[in-house]
Amino acid sequence: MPARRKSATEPDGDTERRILQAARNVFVRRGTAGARMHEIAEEAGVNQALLHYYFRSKDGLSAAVFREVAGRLIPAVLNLLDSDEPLERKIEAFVHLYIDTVRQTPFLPGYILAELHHHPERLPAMVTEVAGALPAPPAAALTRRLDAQLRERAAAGVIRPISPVHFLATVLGLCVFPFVARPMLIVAFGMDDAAFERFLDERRAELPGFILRGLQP
Amino acid sequence: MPARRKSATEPDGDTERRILQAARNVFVRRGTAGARMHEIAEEAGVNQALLHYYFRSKDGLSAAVFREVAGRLIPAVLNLLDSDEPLERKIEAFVHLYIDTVRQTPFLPGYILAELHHHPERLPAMVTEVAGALPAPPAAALTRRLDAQLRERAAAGVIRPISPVHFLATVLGLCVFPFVARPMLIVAFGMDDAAFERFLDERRAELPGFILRGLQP
DNA sequence: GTCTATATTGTGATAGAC
DNA sequence: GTCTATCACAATATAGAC
Repeated sequence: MPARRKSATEPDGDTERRILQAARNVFVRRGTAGARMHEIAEEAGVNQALLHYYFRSKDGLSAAVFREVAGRLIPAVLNLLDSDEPLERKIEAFVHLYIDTVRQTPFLPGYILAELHHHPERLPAMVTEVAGALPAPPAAALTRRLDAQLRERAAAGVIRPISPVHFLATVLGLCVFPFVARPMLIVAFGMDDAAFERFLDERRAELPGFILRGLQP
Repeated sequence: MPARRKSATEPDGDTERRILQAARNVFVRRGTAGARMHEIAEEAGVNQALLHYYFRSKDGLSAAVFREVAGRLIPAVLNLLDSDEPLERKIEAFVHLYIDTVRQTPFLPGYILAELHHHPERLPAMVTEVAGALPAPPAAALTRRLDAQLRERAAAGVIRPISPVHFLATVLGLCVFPFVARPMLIVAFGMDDAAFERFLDERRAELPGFILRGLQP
């Protein structure tokens, strides 16, 4: 067996990973500015100094968390949207996968959007990580296949002409809104967690058809 | 003429209002947790102590800003959605008014949604301010007319049956997304401000038709 | 690598002169 | 009402023992 150091409190734990995970939880629920290093250390079960040992500063930790979180979600979204799947099935697959994935961590989209508001410079690094180095407007290359697909379907008269940006704003907007507006919906419509889950199920079932009808000529 | 005190730097200014406005700007762009009392005072052209004189604490100021900001937008949204306007015109009017209003302060929706995430308890006060005291789930009363309208149109076979919550999530989601995702869209698609404005114009023109088609049976 | 202790700065808030 | 000066403490960050 390999000689491996063991933590006092957690025998086998990969400390760096535990810190990163705790940081993700705290950053996502408190927001980057509202998060406290103290709370992260506590949740990770380590001392606060260790956070600096591994990540140097709060800003470094925050960047690492954003990389980890956005590095999962953004590529998944882009790859699915730009796949070769036929448009109709692609829309349904996207809605289902997005809602099913995000409902497990419902505050993630809000965190990512807020983070991009305060640190827009962190996005390019994310996107190039998906597709390697790219010319200036990265999304043009990232939605190449989607673009061709939309043109083809429009030429065939099955849908109205629509650009990838608008398509993305429509599909993503419809999927994302329930999550970013979750507190509002819960309070305003008196939902509990179960009611919100049912609401998500209904959206999941209705959205693909709604989108397809909306795209019709 | 009434005897009125004058500030040293700004002859006629209503100080409290200047502070509130500066606070709104700073809170909206930095987020509540990231905002600094120092920066607000500077932007208002007054001393930091004055903020406490008028609003007691950062939390008090933050609550006042949220009341002021959400107190404009939320009632406008709800009243328009629940008006007696025929459904088709209502949808178009809503999309146009929402985009035209919010484009002047594009970060407002993000601020409101983030604020509701961290202080959901502040919403009920907002809603009751619109419609007076209400029984437990406020939105039920606030969308009474919309509800009736959707049922009537569904019974007539013009649209599919849809609940007010889903209707709101659809319409509002489509309108709101360009604003909350603005940084992402700008960076990912290499837009400048003018391109984003054109994008909004296109959305404004396309969304009403898209929604109506999507609602069809 | 992990801890305790401490330095250093940031930040909300108050006291008191004018 | 508005300012200057200052307090008190919270929060990030570092030093150094183990």
